[in-house]
Amino acid sequence: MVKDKKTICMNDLRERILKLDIAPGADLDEATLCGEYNLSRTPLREVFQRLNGEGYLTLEQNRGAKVASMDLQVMRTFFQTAPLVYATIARLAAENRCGPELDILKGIQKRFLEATASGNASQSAIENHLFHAQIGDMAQNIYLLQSLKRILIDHTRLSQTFYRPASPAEQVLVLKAGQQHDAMISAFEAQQPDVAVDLTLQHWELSRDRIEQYVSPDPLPIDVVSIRDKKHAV
Amino acid sequence: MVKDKKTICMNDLRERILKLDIAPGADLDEATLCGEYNLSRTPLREVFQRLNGEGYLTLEQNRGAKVASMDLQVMRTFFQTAPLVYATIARLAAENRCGPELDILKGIQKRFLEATASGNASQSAIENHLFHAQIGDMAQNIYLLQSLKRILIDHTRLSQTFYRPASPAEQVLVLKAGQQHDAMISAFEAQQPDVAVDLTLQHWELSRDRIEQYVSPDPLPIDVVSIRDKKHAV
DNA sequence: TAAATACAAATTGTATACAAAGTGATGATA
DNA sequence: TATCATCACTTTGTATACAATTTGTATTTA
Repeated sequence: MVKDKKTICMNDLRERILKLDIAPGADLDEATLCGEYNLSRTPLREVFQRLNGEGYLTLEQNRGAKVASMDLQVMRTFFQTAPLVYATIARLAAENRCGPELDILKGIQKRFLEATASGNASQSAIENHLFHAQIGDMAQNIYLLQSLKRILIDHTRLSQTFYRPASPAEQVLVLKAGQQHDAMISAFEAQQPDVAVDLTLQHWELSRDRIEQYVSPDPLPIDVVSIRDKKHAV
Repeated sequence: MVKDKKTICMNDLRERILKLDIAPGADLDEATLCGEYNLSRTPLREVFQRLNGEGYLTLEQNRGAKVASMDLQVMRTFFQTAPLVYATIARLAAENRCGPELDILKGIQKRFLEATASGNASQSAIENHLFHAQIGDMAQNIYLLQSLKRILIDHTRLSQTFYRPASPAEQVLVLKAGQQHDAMISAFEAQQPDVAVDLTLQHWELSRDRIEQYVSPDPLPIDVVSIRDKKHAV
């Protein structure tokens, strides 16, 4: 569909960052990427500037591009800020949505359900990202859109495990997320801001619980015997 | 102080845009600016990319850089969104501010008062911009900071007339704004989030009333006689 | 005359050569 | 041996030439 090398490069880098294919904090080598995308340095550096503006990368004088990091301070801020932004955007989307935008949202949701059904974890995360970015566009608010997009980057990176459920109980959560999407679409279509906000907050809780589980997982079983054995060795 | 040509160019363009020295929607000529700032096209285009990321400019394929426009839709969104963002940022700033940041804020406020006292209107607007941007930094929230910075661009452009008071009554408003800044600093210093939010909302109301007055000024006096005369002429 | 086309000029995008800054290894000196 | 200085090498930044695209104008054609 899109043939422009620069656009392809930008989209691909975004995806690789969102999928944690390139780790937070990793630095990007100009020469290597020039080769990979068959671009010269000038347009590649332009891509870096753009992705920096979007919050995917950070740039430092004479020190190349780094993938945006996700330290503890940032994570704390993330959990603190996300519900406010998501809820406000949802309210505005319900109030301001117009027909064509809603159809695009439905198309994304269709692909999202296909991805989850087929067990394609990283694609599910990407489609989920697109779903919420589309709600952002529907809100028609250029100011909050800035924050939303930045939040979505970290949210998608954090939720990589969400779509890789380890147990049947976790599989249920993914299904529920899909159902919540459908309910949100209905609320937008019927222009019910309060319902949209309510559903959005429920959706957030679901995601948050799962992410916290990932960030702070159940502790590993402590094998006292082998630890004692190690002490005796050497 | 700063010698880097690229940084100088970026700061200067920002200022020219904020001061409405370059009008919203105006397009920037690469060749001309290269001459003005003694830069070649590559670094200048890099500056464009950066300012695009910050919301000062918009870029279109094969069509150069334009100053971000301020149409009616955007203005509506601005008035709708600004209080939420300002209030939230103020709360966070009161909670998270640390010493050195507060000192910087005091320094900016000092320069702001000097600018208003000396009647330097555009410099007052710039210092006011820096004041609120500094509060944004104090809030320690990279997500909301994105929205705040974008809002501040439009707020500063809209408030250009604020610091050019036409009557003694309007002069009082400028003084009051300065006093509100001082009160806000105290609230941040004492880490009183609720007080900070309250003061911020009052500060917003003051500014909003003045801007609305500018956007929708008193109608011109209707000179019925001369209109009638024109009818009779020709 | 109005519309369409072709051509010229200006503007924007890309590749690449060169300059500057940072990085690391080697060896000299205390 | 530890520290510092120097030099080569790698990476990043800038200038500029060339390619592609858009825009305006003049000419042709119906």
